[in-house]
Amino acid sequence: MQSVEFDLSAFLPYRLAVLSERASRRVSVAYDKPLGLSVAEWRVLVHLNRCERVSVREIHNCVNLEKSRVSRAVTRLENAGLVAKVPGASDGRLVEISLSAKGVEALDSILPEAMQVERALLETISPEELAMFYAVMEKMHAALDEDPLARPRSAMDLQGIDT
Amino acid sequence: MQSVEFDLSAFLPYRLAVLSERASRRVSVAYDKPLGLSVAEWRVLVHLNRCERVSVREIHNCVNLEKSRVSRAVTRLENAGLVAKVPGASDGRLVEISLSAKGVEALDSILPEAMQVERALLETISPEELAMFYAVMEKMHAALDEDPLARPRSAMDLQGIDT
DNA sequence: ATGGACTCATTGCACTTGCAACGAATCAAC
DNA sequence: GTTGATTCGTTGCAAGTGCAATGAGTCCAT
Repeated sequence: MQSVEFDLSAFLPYRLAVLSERASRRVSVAYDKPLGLSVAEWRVLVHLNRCERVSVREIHNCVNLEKSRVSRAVTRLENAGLVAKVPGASDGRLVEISLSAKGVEALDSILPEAMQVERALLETISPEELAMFYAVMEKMHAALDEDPLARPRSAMDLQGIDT
Repeated sequence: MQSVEFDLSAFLPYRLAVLSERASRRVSVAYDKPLGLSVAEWRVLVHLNRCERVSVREIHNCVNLEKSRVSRAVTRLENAGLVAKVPGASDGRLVEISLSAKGVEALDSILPEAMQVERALLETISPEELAMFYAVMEKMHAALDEDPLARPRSAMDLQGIDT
């Protein structure tokens, strides 16, 4: 007697996890293999490429990483010389984090392959399909927004929906 | 001078990761809060619900978990009394893992909420949209299948595409 | 200016994870 | 039957992670 019919391989959250992990893993080849970077370090680097001089909290809010994870990622990046970290000028609690020259160089060596991976993923997908895909993703996020037991979305990810 | 224009929040692998993690986290409330289970343990339990008497390798192939992760998850589940583990009858290397009565009971207490979370995610999404969504996901998987640097897909996840 | 509430970043701790290495069991070839 | 290659599950180890607690800095009301 089977209690409840339930197929993991058809379970939406599981499907998302499988695809996401596979895609992330493939991207990580671009930054882990050559530079030994982790996902957290990769996200921090990329964010710094857009916003010079940010705090830990700021990064935490923008790239979906626990603040302690950001803190340690920044420390590792600093030790690797890819990032500079100075006490905040106006506010002594903040830390101003910025890319070093070496960090910019590292990013430049990484980004092409990362973008290439994304291009490969999207190769057979039409713009309409992709728009639809993102629309559905957004609906799922919206459903989670309604759920008090779900984690709130971070600031940056909400920014996408400015319609 | 900005080296390369790159927006993390628009980067497909990142987007997938954010949604996936949020969804998974919400589901985990259903099994972590009441029973203290991890994602690995959850997946093992669910798989056992379908296939009685499986080996570690079998689970590893079906639910996208490193075999050491499966091994440890099974150990923990055994200690919790949710799972029975006996040496393989025909092949001495294998381990036959099966749900205990307590394990079935635990699953029954968990599954309704998990399914409810999925239902909530899909509430505003039409069947056509969902079919399209899964089709796009499948295209992304197919792209990764072509990439020698990507991890191969596990057996069970390929099974879905039997059209 | 002083005290208390708040915010920021870091750290201690227990736990999980991935990978490689390992030992045991099986299989195939001779 | 014995040897060598293979498969299976587990484990050692180094590293990463989440969460709560900490300590330092800031802001505001008094």
